[in-house]
Amino acid sequence: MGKVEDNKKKKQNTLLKTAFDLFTSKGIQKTSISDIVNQAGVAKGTFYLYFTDKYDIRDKLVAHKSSELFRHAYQKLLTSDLTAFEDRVIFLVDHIIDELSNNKILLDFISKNLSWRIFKRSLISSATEKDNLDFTEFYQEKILGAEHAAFHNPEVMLFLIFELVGSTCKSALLYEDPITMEELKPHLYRLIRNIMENYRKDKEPESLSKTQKKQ
Amino acid sequence: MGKVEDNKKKKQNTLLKTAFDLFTSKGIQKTSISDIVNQAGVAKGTFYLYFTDKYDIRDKLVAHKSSELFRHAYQKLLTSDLTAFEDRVIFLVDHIIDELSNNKILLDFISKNLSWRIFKRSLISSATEKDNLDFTEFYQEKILGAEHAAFHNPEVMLFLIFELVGSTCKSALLYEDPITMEELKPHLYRLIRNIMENYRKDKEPESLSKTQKKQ
Amino acid sequence: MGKVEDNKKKKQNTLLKTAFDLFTSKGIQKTSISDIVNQAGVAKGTFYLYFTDKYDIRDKLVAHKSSELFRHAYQKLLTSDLTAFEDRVIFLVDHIIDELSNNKILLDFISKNLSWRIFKRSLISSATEKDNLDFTEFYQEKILGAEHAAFHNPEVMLFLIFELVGSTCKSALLYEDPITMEELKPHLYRLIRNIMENYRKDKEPESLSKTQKKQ
Amino acid sequence: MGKVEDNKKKKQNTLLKTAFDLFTSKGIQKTSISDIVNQAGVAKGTFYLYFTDKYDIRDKLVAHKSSELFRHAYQKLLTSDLTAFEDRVIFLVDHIIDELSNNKILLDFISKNLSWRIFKRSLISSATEKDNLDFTEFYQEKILGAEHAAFHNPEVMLFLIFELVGSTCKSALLYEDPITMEELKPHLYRLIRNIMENYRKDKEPESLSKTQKKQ
DNA sequence: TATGAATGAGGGTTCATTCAT
DNA sequence: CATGAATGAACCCTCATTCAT
Repeated sequence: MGKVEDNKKKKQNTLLKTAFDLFTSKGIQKTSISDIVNQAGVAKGTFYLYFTDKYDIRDKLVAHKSSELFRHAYQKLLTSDLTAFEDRVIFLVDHIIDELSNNKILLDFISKNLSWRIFKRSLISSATEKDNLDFTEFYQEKILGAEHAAFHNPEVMLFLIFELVGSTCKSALLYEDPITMEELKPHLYRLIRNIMENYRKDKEPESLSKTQKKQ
Repeated sequence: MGKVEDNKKKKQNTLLKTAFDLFTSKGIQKTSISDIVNQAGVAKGTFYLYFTDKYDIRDKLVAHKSSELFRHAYQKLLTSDLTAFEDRVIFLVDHIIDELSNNKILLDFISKNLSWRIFKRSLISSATEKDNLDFTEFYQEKILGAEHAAFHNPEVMLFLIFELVGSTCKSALLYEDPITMEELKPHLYRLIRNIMENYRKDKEPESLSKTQKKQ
Repeated sequence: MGKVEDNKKKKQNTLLKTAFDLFTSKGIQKTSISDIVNQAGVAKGTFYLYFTDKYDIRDKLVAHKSSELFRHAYQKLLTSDLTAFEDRVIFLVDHIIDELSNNKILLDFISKNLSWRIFKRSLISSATEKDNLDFTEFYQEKILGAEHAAFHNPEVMLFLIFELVGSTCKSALLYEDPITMEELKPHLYRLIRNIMENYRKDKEPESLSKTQKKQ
Repeated sequence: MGKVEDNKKKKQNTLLKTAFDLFTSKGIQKTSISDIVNQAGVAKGTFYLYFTDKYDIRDKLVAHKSSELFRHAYQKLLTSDLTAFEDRVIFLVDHIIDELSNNKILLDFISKNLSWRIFKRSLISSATEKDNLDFTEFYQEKILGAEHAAFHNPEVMLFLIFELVGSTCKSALLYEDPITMEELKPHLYRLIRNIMENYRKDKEPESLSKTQKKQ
C-alpha cells in the first residue's frame, strides 16, 4: 500500500506549510532553509529531496495559493445563479478581494510574487486537475460561458482587469493609501464594468477608434 | 572647504552610480557591498560613512530615478502647448513609457521597488527641490492646472491610472505578455481617457451611481 | 541457483563499470556513491552489499585494469617469436604504452593509483587466475624464460625499468612535456636496453663497481 | 612603516605551515579549511584573504617546499669543489635524497604533488628571486656550467634522471620495496651516470643509433 | 576622513550511511 | 536480496561590519 507515498506527501506538505509561515512572517530573504527544516522538524537533507532551493518552494507556494484562492471564488460562483459575464467577473473579483482582506499575510505574499503569467497557469489548475487545458480555452468555456464570442479581445480585457485589481488592492488593503478597500470598491467595480463595456461587440466602440486616431 | 565638500559629494555619487549599475546587472540580492566598493574604487569602510546599508542606497536610488523619470516627462510637457488635462496626462504617461521601453533595466529596477507612496513623493521632488510641498497641492497646481476643480476625486483617479499603467506596462515591456507595448498602448490610453471621463464633474456620473447601488 | 549467482555478478560488474566511467570522467573525488548507483540503475543500499566504500571499488578497479593491460601485452607476446629477454621486455613495454596512448583516460586513472607493489600483484594475476603464485617465481618462469639465471639482480632491474617507464610516459603522454611519446620512445628504449645490459652476468660490470667505490 | 605588511606575511606563513602539518599528518583530502584555520588560530574568512581554496595553498606549498629542497642542495654544491657535470648532478641528487630520507613526511607530500612541470618552475625560483629566468637558461648556466654544450639534448636527459630518481626513491624510502634506499643508491647512481654518458657528445652514441634502427 | 585586514556567524549544499519496508 | 527515504554532520564559502591605523 501507499504508506511510504503517504508519508512523503505529508512531509512535503509540512515543508510547504512551514515555509509559507516563515516567508510571510520573516520575509523570504530572511528565511533560511535551516529555519524551515528546524521548524518543520525534518533534517536538512530532507528539504533537498523535495525542492531544489528556496525559490523552488516559493514558486510552488505561489502557484498553489493563487489556485486555491481562485478555486474558492470559482466554487462559490458555481452555487450562484449569475449568468451575465460582467456579474460573474465582479463576483469572482469581489470574493477574492474579501478573502485577501481577511488574510493580508497571504495578500502580501501573493502580491510580491504573482504575475499575469503565473496567474494564467494557476487559473487553469484551480478548476481542473489536468494541466493539459489551454488558458484561453478554459477561460472562454468556464468564465465567459454562453457569451463566448461576445467580446473583442477577451484576453487583453482580462489582463487589464487583473493588473488593475492586483495593484490597486495591494495599496488599498495593505496601506489604505489613498483610500480603504471599502472606499475603493465602488470605483474599482465601476471601472471594471467600464472596461468590459468597451470590449463588448454589440457596443459601438467609438472611444477606441477615437483613441487610435489620436495616439 | 568647498573642495572637501565636492569630494564627498563625488564619492557618494560614484557609490550611487556603481550601486545602480550592479543592482540592475546582477540584481540587488547578488550585489554585495564588497562589489560596490571594489567597482567604485573606494574602501569598504567608506561606504558606511555615506550609507547605513545596502537597502539604504537602494531606496535613495529608487526615489532619485523615479523623480528623474517624471521630471524628464514633465519638462517635455512644459514645452508642449497641450492644455486639456486628459491630453497632458496621456502625454506624461506616453513619455515615461517610451523612456522605460528604451531602458528596460531601469524599468525592471523601478517596477520592483516603486509604490504609489514613493511615487507621490518623487512626483513632488521631480519638479521642485523643496520637499516641503504637499502632493495634492503640487498635483493640482502643476498638472491639473486650470482644471483645478473639474474632477470628482482627482487623487483616486490618478491612483487608478498610476496602478493600471505601472502593472500593465511592466508585463508588456518585460515579457510582451499578453501583448507588446505597442499593441497595448491604444487599449491603455483609451482606458485612461475613460477613467478620466468618469471622474469629470460635467459628466453625468451614471455608472458610478449604478455600481454603488449594486455593490 | 546459478541464476541468482549470475545476477549478483552482473550487478557487481555494472557497478564496477559505471564507477570506472565516472572516476575517469569526473575524477574520483567528485564522484559520489549516489552518482554511481544512479547511473548503474541500482539502489543506494545495494552498493553496500558489494563494496565497503568508494575506495574499495577503486582499488578493485586498479588491480583489474592493470592486470588486463599487462595480460593483453603478454598474450600478444606469446604469439610473437621473440626469444631474447631484452626484446621481450621492450615488446611488452611498447605494447602497454601503445594501449595507454590510445586510452589516456585509463592512463590517467592508472598512473594516479598504480605502484610497484600493486604492479607486482597484478603482473601475476594477469597471466593466471590463481593468486597463490609468487611474483618472483612467475617473473622468472614466464618472462625471463630460458634466461632464468642470466641477470645479477633481476627484480631491481625490473623495478628500475618499471618506475622509469611509468613516470616518463605519464609526463609524455598526458602533457607532452618535455617531448611527445613518439619522441621519447627511442630515448626510453635505449635506456631500458642499457639497464638490462648493465645487469647481464656475462658482461663486465665495470660501471657498477666504479660507482660503488665512489658513493 | 610596514607593520601591516609584516603582519600579513606572518599570517600567511602561519597558514602555510599549519596546512603543511595537517596535509602531511591527515592527508589533503581529510584536511578541511576549518581544520587549518582552527589550528592556525585565525578566522575562517582570513583564509580566503590569502588563498582561493585548499588546492591553491597546496600548490603554493609544493612549489615552496621543492624550491627549498633544491636550494639547500644547490647551496651545498656551491661550497664543494666539484667541477665535472656528472659529479655535480650526483651530488645534488644525493643531497636531496638524504634530506628526504630524514623527512619522509616531506617526501610523501612532494611525491604526491610534484611533476616535471612544477619541478622546472621551482628549480628556477630556488636559486633566484627573479621569475623571469628561463628554465633552460638557468639549467645550462648554473648546473651545466662550463660544459654548456657538451650534451645532446640536455633537457631530455635531465627529465629522464628526474623521473627515475623521483619514482624509485619514493618506493625505496617509503616502502623499502624492492630494496632500501641505501641498497638502491649504487644502482641508481650507476644508472644516472650511464644516462649522462649516453648523451655526452664526445662519446660515440652507438647504442642510440642501434636502438633507433631497431624500434 | 579614509582605509582595508580581520572577523566569524551563518548561509546553502552534499553525501556516506542506515534501516524499515 | 534489494530498496530508497531519511538523516545530520560536515563541507566550502560569503559578507556585513568593525576598528586600528
